[in-house]
Amino acid sequence: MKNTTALFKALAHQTRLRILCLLLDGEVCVCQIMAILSLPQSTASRHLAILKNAGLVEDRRDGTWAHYSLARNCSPLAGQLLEVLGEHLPHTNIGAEDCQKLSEALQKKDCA
Amino acid sequence: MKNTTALFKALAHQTRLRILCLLLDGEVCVCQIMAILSLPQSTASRHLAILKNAGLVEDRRDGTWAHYSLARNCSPLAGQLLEVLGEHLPHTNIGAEDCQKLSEALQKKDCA
DNA sequence: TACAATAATCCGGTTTTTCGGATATAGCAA
DNA sequence: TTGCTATATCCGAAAAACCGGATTATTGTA
Repeated sequence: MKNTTALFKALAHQTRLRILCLLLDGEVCVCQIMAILSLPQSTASRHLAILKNAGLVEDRRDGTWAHYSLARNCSPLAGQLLEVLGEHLPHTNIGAEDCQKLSEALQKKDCA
Repeated sequence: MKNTTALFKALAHQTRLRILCLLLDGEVCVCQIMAILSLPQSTASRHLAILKNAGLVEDRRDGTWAHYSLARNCSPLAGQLLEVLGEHLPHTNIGAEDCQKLSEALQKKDCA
């Protein structure tokens, strides 16, 4: 039950839901998250750490860059919640807008 | 997205998850929730108000008593989350223990 | 009407969470 | 080595959430 509560705490913040929405289509680097959500670097990093600590996302290091993606081997509950969010977040106004921005940024290849 | 965040905030507290677990088998009155979770009256009432405000539960008045149950006409997202929680909460230690206490209390018919 | 019982709301104080600038760490390049 | 970049962590302050006793509101009953 404690783990369950921790999981929902991690999801109980708009910024973190927006980050998860960005990760639905694949891994994204921190610099893109900062740019799209207009977050200070420390804030972006902290929210990502909270999601990672909850077992919702994982990171991959590539030199000085850090790429985040949805956790592949997450708990069954986390997996179900991510699935539900995957159906829902892209249909919200902010979620769709963020994903659109990410799509544009990927075409420009600002940060590969 | 704001509604989504509010929904997860409502779920991000152990007491409220325990209350939802108790409601999985049907409506429960406030006095039983107080007794089983050992909560002061104001605390129980406040958590129930948060769940109701999030659209997760609804109340039925019967004289001076208030009976709470899972919301029948909740949003699609809330419905999915309740479904996931319905599979998960009863399998947790605390959840199972609480449900057991409720079952015993209902047999004694302390508070019909 | 007066009183008892149930539950919602109020109030203040405490705890938790969040924030962003500053600092620390690690990798890459000159 | 020196410097630059990307990211994580630290720190103090601000905001939000939580708590439970006290009060209020509503209903049922004598």
